[in-house]
Amino acid sequence: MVSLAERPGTGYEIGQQFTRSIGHFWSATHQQIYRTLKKLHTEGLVTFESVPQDGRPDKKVYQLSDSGRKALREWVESPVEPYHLRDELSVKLRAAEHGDPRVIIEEMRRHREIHTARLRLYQEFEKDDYPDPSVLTGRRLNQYLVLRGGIAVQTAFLDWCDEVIDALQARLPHN
Amino acid sequence: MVSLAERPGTGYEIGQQFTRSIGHFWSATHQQIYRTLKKLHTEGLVTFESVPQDGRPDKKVYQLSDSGRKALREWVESPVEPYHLRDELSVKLRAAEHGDPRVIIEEMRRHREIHTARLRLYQEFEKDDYPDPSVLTGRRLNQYLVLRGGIAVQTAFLDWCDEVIDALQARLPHN
DNA sequence: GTCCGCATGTAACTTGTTACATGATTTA
DNA sequence: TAAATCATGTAACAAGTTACATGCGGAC
Repeated sequence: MVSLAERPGTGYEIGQQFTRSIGHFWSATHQQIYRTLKKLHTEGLVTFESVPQDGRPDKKVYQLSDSGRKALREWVESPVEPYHLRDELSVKLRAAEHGDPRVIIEEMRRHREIHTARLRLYQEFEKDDYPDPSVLTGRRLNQYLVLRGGIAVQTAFLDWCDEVIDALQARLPHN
Repeated sequence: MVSLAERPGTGYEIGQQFTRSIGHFWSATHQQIYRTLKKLHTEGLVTFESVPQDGRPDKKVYQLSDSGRKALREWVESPVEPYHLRDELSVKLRAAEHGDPRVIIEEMRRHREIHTARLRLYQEFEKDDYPDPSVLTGRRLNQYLVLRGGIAVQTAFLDWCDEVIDALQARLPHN
């Protein structure tokens, strides 16, 4: 599963991270996080300290153990399954002959808008957080490169939406 | 789930389709297919005829029922969750500081090669099967557009791999 | 007085993967 | 004689989603 107990934190804080930056490339619900943390704990890869709080239930501040750090390094250096696209929109497009073309075009437009918004967001991150990429090293460089990947994919998707909309539109009868 | 019982066929034949064309955008194992077919059957969306064969077990030739065709049209016209990237390689890159940079670069190169090969394959499909896209309509057009999406994403991924390899390489010490 | 943020969890369900099992025919 | 192709399935597991549950403090 996941391993962003790189810096100590609570399950909730990890969830925050997912909804922010890294969540654009890998998401998880809080239930998944808590389950995973529990599992990692039984495997001895993380330790935690219960921090009592006024009123609220205890916080569990998790931290990587030595064996956890070792496991993380091994995971990072191990090969990954090459990325495999799994896009429902493509499947629908393929089956589009069974539906109203105008509805499909409308749906493609909707996706186009969503990907445009995401792309804009990523480009703002890029401009604000990494004004000069040539000086980046280490963690910051890696974060930047991941963001660049997001920009590349969103751009490709957006261009594809345009191509599809144009092609379908051109085949509409009265127009 | 899936709905490519568009034309009648056996579970096995559907599996073949997945390993060929559409499998590049949505894959399923044969177990999943059989389970789904069984479910669709209990829901009355498909019917089948058992065709006895010499030696081999019976073939089950599935076909969409009227309500299945209706459900398919509804599915095609219903909105989809916008595509969400889920790429483990990006997560690893983000955590790359915990591993040997040369191992990471090697892994990126491996992915680069895989995506290059896929892109070449798709481009061959494009050249051989759709020499003149401007005349396409209906099902063939949709198939072509899906293929174009695959090309777009593979190209983007490939370019990203190059960018990452270059950036990481430039930061290696002795070199 | 109701919603939002912090903080954690259980339970049930759906989806997807892996392993195992059968058994004939054709190809190398 | 070993493998690949055709053709179907059961069982167990892993991963991911959705619903439900608790409970305080602060903002509106």
